[in-house]
Amino acid sequence: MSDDWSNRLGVLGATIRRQRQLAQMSLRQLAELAQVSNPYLSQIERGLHEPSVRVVRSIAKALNVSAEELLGDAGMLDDDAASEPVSSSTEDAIQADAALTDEQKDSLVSVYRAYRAANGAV
Amino acid sequence: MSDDWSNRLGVLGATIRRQRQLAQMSLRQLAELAQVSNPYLSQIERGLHEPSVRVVRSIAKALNVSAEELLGDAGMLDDDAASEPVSSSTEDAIQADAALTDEQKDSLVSVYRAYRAANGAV
DNA sequence: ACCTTCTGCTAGGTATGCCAAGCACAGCCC
DNA sequence: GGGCTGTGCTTGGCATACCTAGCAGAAGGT
Repeated sequence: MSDDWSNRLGVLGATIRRQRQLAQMSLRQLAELAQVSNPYLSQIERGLHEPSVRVVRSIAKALNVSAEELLGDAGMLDDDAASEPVSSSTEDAIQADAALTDEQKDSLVSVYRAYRAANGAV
Repeated sequence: MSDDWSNRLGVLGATIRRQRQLAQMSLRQLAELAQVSNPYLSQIERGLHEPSVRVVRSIAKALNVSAEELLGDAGMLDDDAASEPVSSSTEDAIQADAALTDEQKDSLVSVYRAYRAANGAV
């Protein structure tokens, strides 16, 4: 494949957007908190641009998560090289978790699947 | 504390240069390995520019260190921290999942915890 | 002497990160 | 109906990441 980087950009953006909505923030609210323009944040969330580490850091701070987590989330920190296709007991565990709402379960599962896809899903 | 970001840029560059010299590489050698132009690498090492995460990642790979380490050493990742170790069957399943990298496991777990936190007391 | 081959750095252009201003739609109140 | 106020997205421009081409000096070979 020509570019799996855009894939990671998509994951990063989706993660940010998910975290923002989880925090019940509007795009503009987060933008102001992170000291980033709202149009640019919009583009970042849609994976159209690659934010600088300074911006990622700022957004992470506004979301009360670590920049490490956001970047690691999108597979941008380490070059992943593990691939043992296994049936997912992880998804089962998520579904069975009483501490999560159904919405959150779906979200977690989709993130989980995005990770496996980003790993070069086989 | 006018601009401590440029300070971190300097640290990042110095770290890269030190690692390069430690690996007995010339600037051009590392540049080719990391697939960036040698003039730009020179400027990065002197802290004149902020490289994108893609470039940092590429350089880190060429130096056989993790991008996390490069950015972390420059203080570009951490700003807040500390999370209480909690265990659950969902977390156990994630940790045991061979389809995920360690970083992704951490990310998923932290998302999971964020969800639980967002749920307040469940 | 000259020529080659290293080292790192400078100069100028192209691509892209990032922002201010504004658009389009939805919901609510008068 | 018209006029708010909220949502996210588009447009055009300035700033900067990143490139190619080339410079200046040191070390070695002929």
